[in-house]
Amino acid sequence: MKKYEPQKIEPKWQRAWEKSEIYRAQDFSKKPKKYILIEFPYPSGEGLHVGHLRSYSALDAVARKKRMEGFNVLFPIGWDAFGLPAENYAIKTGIHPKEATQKNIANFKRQLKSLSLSFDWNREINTTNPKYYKWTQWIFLKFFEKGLAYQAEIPINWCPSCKAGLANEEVVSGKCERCGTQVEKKIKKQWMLKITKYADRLIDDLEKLDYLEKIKTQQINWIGKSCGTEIDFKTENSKDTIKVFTTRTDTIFGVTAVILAPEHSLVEKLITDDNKEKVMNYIEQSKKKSDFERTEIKKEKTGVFTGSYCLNPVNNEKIPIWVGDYIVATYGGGAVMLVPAHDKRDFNFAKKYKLSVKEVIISRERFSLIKSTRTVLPQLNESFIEDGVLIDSGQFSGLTSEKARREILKYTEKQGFGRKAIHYKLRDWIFSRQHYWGEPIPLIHCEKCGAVPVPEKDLPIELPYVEKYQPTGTGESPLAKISEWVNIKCPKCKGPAKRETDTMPNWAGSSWYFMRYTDPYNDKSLADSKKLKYWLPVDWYNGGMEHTTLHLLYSRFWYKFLFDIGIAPQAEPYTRRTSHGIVLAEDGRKMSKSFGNVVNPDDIIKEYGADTLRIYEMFMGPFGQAITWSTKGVKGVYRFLEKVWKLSLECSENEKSSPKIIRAIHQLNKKIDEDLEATKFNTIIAGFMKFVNLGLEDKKEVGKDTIEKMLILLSPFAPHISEELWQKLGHKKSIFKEKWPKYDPKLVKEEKINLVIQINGKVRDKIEVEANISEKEANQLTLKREKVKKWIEGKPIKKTIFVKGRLINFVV
RNA sequence: GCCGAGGUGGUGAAAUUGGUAAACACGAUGGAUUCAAAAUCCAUUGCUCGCAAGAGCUUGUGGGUUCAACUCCCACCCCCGGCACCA
Repeated sequence: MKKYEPQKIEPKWQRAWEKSEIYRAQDFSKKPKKYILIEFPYPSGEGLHVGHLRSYSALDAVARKKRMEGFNVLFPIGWDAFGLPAENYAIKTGIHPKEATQKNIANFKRQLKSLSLSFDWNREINTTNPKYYKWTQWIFLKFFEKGLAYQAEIPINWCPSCKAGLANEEVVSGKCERCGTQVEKKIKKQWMLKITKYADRLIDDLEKLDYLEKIKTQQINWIGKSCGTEIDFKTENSKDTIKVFTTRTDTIFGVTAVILAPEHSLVEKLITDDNKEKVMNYIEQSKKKSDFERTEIKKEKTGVFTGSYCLNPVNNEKIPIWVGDYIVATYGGGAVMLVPAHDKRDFNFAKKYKLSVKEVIISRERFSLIKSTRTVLPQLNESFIEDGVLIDSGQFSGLTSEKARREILKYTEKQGFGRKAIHYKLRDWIFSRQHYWGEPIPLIHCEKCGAVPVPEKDLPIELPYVEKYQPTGTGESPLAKISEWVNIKCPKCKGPAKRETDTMPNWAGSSWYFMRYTDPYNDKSLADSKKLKYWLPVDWYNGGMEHTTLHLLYSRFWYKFLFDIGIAPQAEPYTRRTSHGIVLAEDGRKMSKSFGNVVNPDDIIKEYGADTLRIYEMFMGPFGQAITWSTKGVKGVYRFLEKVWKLSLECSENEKSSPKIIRAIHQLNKKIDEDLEATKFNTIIAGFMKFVNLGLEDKKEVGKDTIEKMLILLSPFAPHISEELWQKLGHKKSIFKEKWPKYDPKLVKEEKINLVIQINGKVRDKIEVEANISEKEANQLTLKREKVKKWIEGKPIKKTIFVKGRLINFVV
């Protein structure tokens, strides 16, 4: 018998499968469709990472199984190839990003093919192909047409190292997500996408979706919806009113100051002459600070009195107006009311600046105590932030916080100084980048007509080939230097005009790529509407947690917009979203070139074969969890495949399988069906190992029929070895043309079981019995046993608990 | 601080959702094979006591519910991920 040599059999089958096109998805097939999607990779110079393969191997097994179950499966792949790394690489080496990208794609493709991932390569897409980004630009024009793409002069997050503006989502703890450099503020005219218009729907529609719970909550928190009240505080000496946003209307009688952000439009007017120098100084100081410094939580809150007062509309109390740089200008109008007694920060602020503390909410317990004993409240030494009962709040005293919030809102509405207000943490998406390697934004600036969209017939606006793609650092894109490209006639008035030179962020192309897979060669529309309707939504999308508030949120937003303009067939793109944990290096750190701890899949394939790598990726641990790579673990999987090889060939002559083996294979069949849906890939592999070990215990019991069934079950996970053994067993057709077996629920059940005998809940004995033994029989059988007698020892049995097929427990 | 997910052998982990804790794998120890090594095969492997039969203990800690708790309830501790002066 020949040894298992994956290096010999794998390339052979890869060629054969490529020719037979068994992975092709059929448009409009009568079979039910399944759209299975993995996040398409960025083709980096480092090549495929074992981390990529965790998601790919698992979802490939899903796709293969679904095909065998009779589904018309779409499992596509493409390249998310625009972005900074290619550009940085180009700057370093002088190789044009286009060439570098092409080279990287070729390498990725070779690597993916060496793993036999069952992608439909006929639908391969590339975001940097003008035929593709024509439609990315087209979608942008639609956003513009509907008023959802607009230009704004705003302070943006500027990464001085990447020399680019970043979206809020790309800033992590004040640093650039990509390079870790401290982000600065820069005022620039930027293109924005109005994602905030979709904030509510992005939250509400999550309810209907099968996303991992943590993904949903992360998105909800990111959007950060908060419902409250906006209340007008009239200033004492002018007609101006300050609009304050609060979620705690119930504390309004406890307001002892109003604090404005330094950027608030009324600040300058409110400063009185004697305070001018102090306040202006303060504002100067805070302007110098970065956003991150200003919002650092540990920092002590500072502020300064403007000298002016406003009036609390509920009781006309005179309230001092302060300026504090911890107030976020862009949220809730940049003004807050200070309620020291019921907010931790406010309490500390009041103490520091000797502002009064007015208690207006107390706990229910204290409320009833005070009512009965009429004790005076002691001075507060910390804020009481919970809900409670209102005191000293005029007509609202005695109400609970919850009720008071409703009543006071009603009252303010009636009086005309308050209204319901909803605020979000989510900001509009900063959509321009001052870089070369991205989709040009298809707009033309005309002095007379303003921003004019490029006519649809002129799309795509191709990225011009330039020699110098270095970012300028002036905040202008390198494209700005190509005057023959920039200077153009206005499409509207034919006067002189200039092209927009900013490009789109790398998140643009990936925001709709899964739609293009349904019709990748269409040049009339982004995809044929019938094809979109047939294939979408994606049935199962797996990807990394790191994209939850980036790509996943962005693409849901784009899809909703495309749905609203009648292109996407429904309001949500992905029915189900799961997520895999990252693969850490053997030393427990992140795999990184600089640590020198990166595992290259090519090396693993060379030594153990693709099947081993694929199975190891699934076996290494729970799918959703971060996991450390272990080369020893890879060896263990290789041993398992050797056992599969041995068992299959040694048993291929046996006529019949024993009932024990038949039961085991049906149990395995069931386990795969159930665990695959639950993304428990690790226990599926363990199930296979258990089965093979059982078979090897007594090879005579394992018949050819069972071996064949095992190979079919194994084929989605380890395609090469399964196909090779299948053919060795005498089959001419591919194993992937076989139907997925159905297990018999009757056969899954064990006939004999180990009945556990407990006395007072402790296991004292076990006995092998028929699985369907009755309580009476069990009672008789077990009480006879020596061990049981010993433990009972004449004590009266108070109670007997019998769990059918499991245990009997005597309470004495 | 808030939100989320966790804490089980030497290691990665499993546990039919309240019913034999530690499946499967790695590693380790001993043995077989070999001139030798690798590979392979067999045995042992949660901890403690014991020559053994056996007994006791064990799922972060402390309580509780139950005939029975890794699983349910309460309190606390510790790691990981996300958000974070958001009013």
